[in-house]
Formats: sequence, C-alpha cells, structure tokens
Amino acid sequence: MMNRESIVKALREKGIKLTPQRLAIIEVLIERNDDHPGAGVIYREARKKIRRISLSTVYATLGEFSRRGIIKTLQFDQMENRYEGNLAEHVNLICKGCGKIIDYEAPISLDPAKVAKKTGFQMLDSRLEYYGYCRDCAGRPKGKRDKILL
Amino acid sequence: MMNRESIVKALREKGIKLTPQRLAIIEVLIERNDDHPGAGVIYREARKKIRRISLSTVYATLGEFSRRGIIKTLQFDQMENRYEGNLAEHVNLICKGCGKIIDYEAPISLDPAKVAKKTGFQMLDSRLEYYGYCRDCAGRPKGKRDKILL
DNA sequence: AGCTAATCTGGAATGATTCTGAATTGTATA
DNA sequence: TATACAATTCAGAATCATTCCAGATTAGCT
Repeated sequence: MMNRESIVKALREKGIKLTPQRLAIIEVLIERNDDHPGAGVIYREARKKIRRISLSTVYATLGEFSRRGIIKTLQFDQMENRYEGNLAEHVNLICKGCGKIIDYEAPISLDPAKVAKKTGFQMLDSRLEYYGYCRDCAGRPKGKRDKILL
Repeated sequence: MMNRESIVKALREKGIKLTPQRLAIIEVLIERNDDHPGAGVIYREARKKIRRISLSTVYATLGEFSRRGIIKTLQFDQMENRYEGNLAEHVNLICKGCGKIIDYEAPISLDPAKVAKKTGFQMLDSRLEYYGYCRDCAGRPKGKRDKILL
C-alpha cells in the first residue's frame, strides 16, 4: 500500500495513462506521505524532479486520483487542501498551530446499515478529524501558535 | 439551547454588543438550524429582516460567534462553509447530491487522555463527517446527483 | 510509424472569504 | 439624558486556492 508499484498497477488497471508528470506526483505523494502535502508543496517538489509540469496539471492529477479512489483529499478552506495515501479508516489529528496532520488509528465507525435504517442516508466515505495542538505547538507561547503556517 | 434568549444572554455575558444585524443573524440561525445554512443564505435571509446589513458583517459576525464558541463552523472548499448551533458532539451526514447536512447523534469519541499520552496531541474540537447520499438523492438517476447544488 | 483520445500547459476566470479605513452606533458612565 | 469611545458596520478592493479554457503535446494501441 502506497508504494510506486501498487499505484502504477492501479493506474494501468483503471486505464489511466502513465505520464512523467503523474509519476513525479506519485513519487512526491509517497516520499511525503507523512506530511499530507498540499497542492503547492506537491507542485514544488514535483518540479524538482521534472522541469515541465504546471500547477494545473497537479490539480487535475490529484483530482483524478482522488475521484478514482487512489488517494484521499482532505478539504479545508483556511488552508490548502491536503492529500493522503492512507485509505484505511483512521482519525486525523490536525494541529492548529503548524498544520501538521497526524494519523491516529482507532476503531471509530458507525454501522452503515444502522444509519441507513434510521435516516435513509447511504454512507460512502468519512472524514474524522480532531483539531488541537501537537506536542510541539502545545508548549509554544500562546501568541505564536494561532496561525496555520506550513 | 439554540433559542434567542440563551444566545442573547451568552452575548451579554461575553461582552459582545447586541446590534440589529446580529439579532437578525441569530434569528436566521435559529429558524434555519436544521439547514446548516451558509453565509450566502444567512445574508439573504437576514436581509429580509433588516434592510441594512452587508455580507462583510455576516462574515464578521459568524466568525466572531464561532471563535467565541457560540456556533460551530463547518469548513468546506467545494461549497460554502456552513454554520450550526448544535454544539453537542455528533456526526454530520453530508449529502453529495444536494448538500443537505443531517445531524446524527452517536456516542463516537476518542479518549483525549489516551490520545495525548500516545501522541502528545491536545484535542480541542472535532469534525466527524460521513459523505454519501441522502434518502432523496440516493433514488435519483446517477447523472443528476454528483454536484452539490444548494 | 501513425492515430486519437487523453493529457498537459500557462494564463485568465472564479468565487468564497478577508481586508481596509472611514462612518456609525451600543453601552457604560457621569 | 448627554458624552465618550471602543466595538461594530459598511462597500469595495484584495486575496488566493482552485477551476476553466483552448490550443499544443503525447501515451499507448494497431
């Protein structure tokens, strides 16, 4: 999971063409998996690998991958959207100080059948997040930590 | 909870001035509580109540209320942010078809102490969401439902 | 090698949100 | 009830991540 071969295989199976731009993006996604990078970071990193790549392509590619279920998009409005390859159900701990996102494995899940019976709602994907301060930012003086930087 | 008196009281206690604009916004928030309205809807509805109110004021007010813990902001990037007065911990079921947001009461919670011990992360507030299709949209033909309208 | 749909590109457009600086107004106090 | 001032409001400009566009390029099949 989340290695170059498995992703390339997934793309081939789904009939998605393999381009140098996409390979570069995949590499960044793998290398920076723990960072949950945003489009800007991914663009800058990918650019180091191949000269010719545009921001539009980065967005298009991330959108495509996300739509096809290869990665997951974490949407925000106060900071860039972020992308992650960890598709197993987990909670994201998001630091309000530095924007760091920590994956936290925990057996939190609703029973889709029960929800459907009660509300008629058909669950597809989830977003489980807790906001707070990470170890580093919790210790920092108050004024210095209320902006999301990264 | 979420009635005019309790909110007005909360504002007075926190030293937030009561203006006609804010009262109008509060009324909209109460009347449309189940809709989890966005800033645009709130602006248009508030405008029906008092002629003079600007979109900037709506944003400033919602931001202030949210910062003070009087309401909660649900952030998105593909659609307007939405606001809710239900501060009890619950899961939001969000329809990908029509944007409807359903509150679902369920005892889902991590133990903050355990999380802190394991990761050093200090939890403050949560965001628990499931995306899918509501009863109405689940039955609708596929092409007609993949855009969030509202 | 050639074909064609998919993909890439950079620049323009979008749209929700935030910022700005001047005008207005609640509310505490005299 | 008048005064004072910080808080609030306002309209318009600015921001900025993201999407759209239309033309150029290219991966992968035959």
